[in-house]
Amino acid sequence: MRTDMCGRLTTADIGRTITVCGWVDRRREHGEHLAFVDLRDHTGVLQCVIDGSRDLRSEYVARMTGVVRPRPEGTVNPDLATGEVEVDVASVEILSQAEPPPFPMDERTSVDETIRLRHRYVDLRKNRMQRNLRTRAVVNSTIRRAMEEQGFVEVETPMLIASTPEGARDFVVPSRKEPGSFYALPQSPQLFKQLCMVGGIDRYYQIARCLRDEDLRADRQFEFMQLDAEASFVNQEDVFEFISRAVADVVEAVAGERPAEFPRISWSDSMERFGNDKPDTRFGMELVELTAIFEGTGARVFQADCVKGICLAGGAESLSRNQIDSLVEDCKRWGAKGLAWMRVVADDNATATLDAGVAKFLSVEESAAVIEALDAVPGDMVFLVADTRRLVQRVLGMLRLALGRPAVDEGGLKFLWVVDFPLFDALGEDGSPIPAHHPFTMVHPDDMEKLDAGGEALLDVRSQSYDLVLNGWELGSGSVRIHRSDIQGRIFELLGIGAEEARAKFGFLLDAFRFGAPPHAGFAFGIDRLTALLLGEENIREVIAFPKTQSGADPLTNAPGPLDAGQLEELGLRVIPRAT
RNA sequence: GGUCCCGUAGAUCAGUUUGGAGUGAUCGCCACCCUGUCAAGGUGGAGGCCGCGGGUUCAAAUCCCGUCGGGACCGCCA
Repeated sequence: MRTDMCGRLTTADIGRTITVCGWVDRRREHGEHLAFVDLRDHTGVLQCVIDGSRDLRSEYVARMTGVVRPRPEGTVNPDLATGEVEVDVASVEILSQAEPPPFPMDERTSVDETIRLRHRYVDLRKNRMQRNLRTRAVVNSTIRRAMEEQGFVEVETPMLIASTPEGARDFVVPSRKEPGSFYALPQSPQLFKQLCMVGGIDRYYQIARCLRDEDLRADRQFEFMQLDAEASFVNQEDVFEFISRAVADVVEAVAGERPAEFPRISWSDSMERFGNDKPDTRFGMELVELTAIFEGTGARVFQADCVKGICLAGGAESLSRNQIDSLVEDCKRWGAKGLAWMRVVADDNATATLDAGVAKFLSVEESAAVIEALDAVPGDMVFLVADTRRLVQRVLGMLRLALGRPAVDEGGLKFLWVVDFPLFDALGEDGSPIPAHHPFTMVHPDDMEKLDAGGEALLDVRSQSYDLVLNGWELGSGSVRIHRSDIQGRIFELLGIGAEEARAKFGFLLDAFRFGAPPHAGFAFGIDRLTALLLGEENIREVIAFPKTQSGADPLTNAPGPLDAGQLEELGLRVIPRAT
């Protein structure tokens, strides 16, 4: 049907008779004797010169045959890859007429996203989406190659599975053959990949669709794709090696440059220095420990378990009073009692000192120590929060991001392994700990004895779980799994999960482990997130062909929608009318 | 469950703070003119439940309440 792609024709093709197919991108008509039609396919646009009149309108699909010729002198378009040539069209075939597009096809106008999604098939024709989807395909194929070269075997796991009570909210599918029973869609292939290890697959991977019925965000959709991997007879270091390899291959394939080895940070360091477990290390402004300075202070606001601060370079001038007030409000919303802010100014002796309302409560020594600890100079603004350690970390961590975070496409790619996560998040109401990851996560080898301590001391127990972070986004996480039933039993006991309950919730996995489970460890990372960050997109919807809106709707297909009475009947379902 | 921002022509926006005659602009669309344009140019034209509902008022795109839709975030996402 065609001999060439529009965007590939160059002066080397001059004299050839070619046929191209595509959409009418733009036309410039000069009466009935001459018209320029830019024909577009995914490779680019090509100027076709039509001698005579044809009714070719925007987005008509056409096939054109003609001879490639150089453009007349002075009419070369240097902005166009094909700008040195044009096609002297001999015949035009209109393959499909088209209504005017629902939004401008140029790349300059930023169109409302609902309208883009409602007409996604048109939106996909644009450069941005073409680039994004093609890059995504490169990410997928690069991952497959990297995993297979490392001996991983792709195994597909089921989409219709049993609901397990832990974790995110399940999407659920009613059973027709057994009305009143339901399948769940997988939140991840977690349990199946562990079964693969018991099954001697040795090294499993899958580019897996995961589904979680939780609220959507810029980096979260109901359905998303993960590289899911698990390997037998490996430790944490082995996992880092094979995941780093896959990620580095992807970065090299997309960005052209292979990243350096990913640095590591412990979870507790990350919390102390950045205030969260997914630090954005593209910029500084680290949280600085000030607790010791205020030990025995007279300033009541700083009499707290923990005092930390951050310093915004140049903040004394760059922040207006309104902006500061709004930051204080933000911090209160994040749980702080308040936010102490002080401008750093030069005093009469040209020494840096603090100048603002709160500063007058500080002793000279305290002011000086704060300035030194924060490495502040005149013109800077310092922010201090005093409270419990957890809250100080959280509030200053969020303030740091609000004040300093670069745009998504600035600051390069800063990968980071976060290691030594705690095994437990907190203590529940009944005093039993709540697992931070899932209950099959292996205890850190150095912390085995601490399991016996009980109570608050359990919160210091580390696990062999780890996250991969890129520019402040959690790309993925993994862990070494428990493969010994004695340790697993101990963990269940600690979690307050009785033998019966464990049997009911995870029986099939525990059964499997009785038949010879190899030590194993694994990881999973989000392909949508990685692709978006590599493309400088701040929203994963831009790298998904047919995404859903924040409310979980699809403006294109109008999903979700009601079922008719017959379907409900067959499934044994009755819809409860919405309360009004 | 919560906080904040947005909703005016097919698209992108102005007008809303401080209510006042007929809601404008640009692009696109339609018709005509035009033989070297490339975001072509020219002339003319069509196109609006100002998201929806209620309230205040002599009078509402504008103020108030509610609601729907979109977005960002907190909670949530083992």
